[in-house]
Amino acid sequence: MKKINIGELAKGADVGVQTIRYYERRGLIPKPRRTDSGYRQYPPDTVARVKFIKRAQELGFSLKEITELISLKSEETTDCGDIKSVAESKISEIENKIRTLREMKKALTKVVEICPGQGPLTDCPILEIMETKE
Amino acid sequence: MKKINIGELAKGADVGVQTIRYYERRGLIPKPRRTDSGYRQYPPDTVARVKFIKRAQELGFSLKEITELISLKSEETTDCGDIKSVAESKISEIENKIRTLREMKKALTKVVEICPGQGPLTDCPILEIMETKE
DNA sequence: CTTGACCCTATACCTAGGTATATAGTTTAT
DNA sequence: ATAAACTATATACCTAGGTATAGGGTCAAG
Repeated sequence: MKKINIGELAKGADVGVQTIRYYERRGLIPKPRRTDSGYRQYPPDTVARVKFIKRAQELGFSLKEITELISLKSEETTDCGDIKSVAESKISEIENKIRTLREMKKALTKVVEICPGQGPLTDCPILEIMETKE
Repeated sequence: MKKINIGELAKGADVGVQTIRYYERRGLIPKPRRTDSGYRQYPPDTVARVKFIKRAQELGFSLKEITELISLKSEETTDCGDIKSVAESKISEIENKIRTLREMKKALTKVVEICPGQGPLTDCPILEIMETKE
């Protein structure tokens, strides 16, 4: 049960030292004990906590949402289904984003196909679509 | 050729008055003439310019990129192909975002399918995947 | 001639997720 | 014993795209 310093925590979780302090301020990791001189002393499993945060970010969760996820995790009354529904609504959020991006892509692809790729701008279809609200 | 005030411009393009002034600061719309009392006086086609900006945003362009697009538009030497290649690189940017989102969705979908949707958290597969760096 | 709806500038604030900088104390190795 | 490497706090800065607020002038109608 040897404690680790903030630098070791940061290195272990592959983030910056500042990021750890930032997470602490945001309430994503608990405030650790301090040495007499004020150094933060973390139990080694805090590395896993920080990695959890990074992983959840990769899955599309914001820090705010991760905070909720963490408090759900530690509530006695939380059921597996509660977590599942959080994940499900995140999935549909992601689907919405994908839809929006696909529409953008479609609109752009359409004009790129029409564009001769050469010649004066006067009848550039790309600039035209941007000047025309559908 | 009657000029319009900032309020009419904003209303015509469906944005806030503050946004117009912000676009002016950013160089997205030219600085208009002023009345003796200092009111901005826009030629009515500025509405189209602001709508162009909004439309380009909807297509995924940032204000910075729109600034470039606008200066391309007004350069004599710009060829239709220049605009086309801007659009093409935006398309591949969008494709990258879609890919990333699809990966997130896939990872989430996988665990949601495994999740019993009920029961204690101890073996919740969703929390598990977040605790495990793949 | 005053009231309300405009307009002006300058500055600060907001979300999101950090990063950088200044200043100072602590630990570790040589 | 001193220098390197670490830690502490507080504060400011960054991108992106605005929005809000304070403290004023201006214009048209009644």
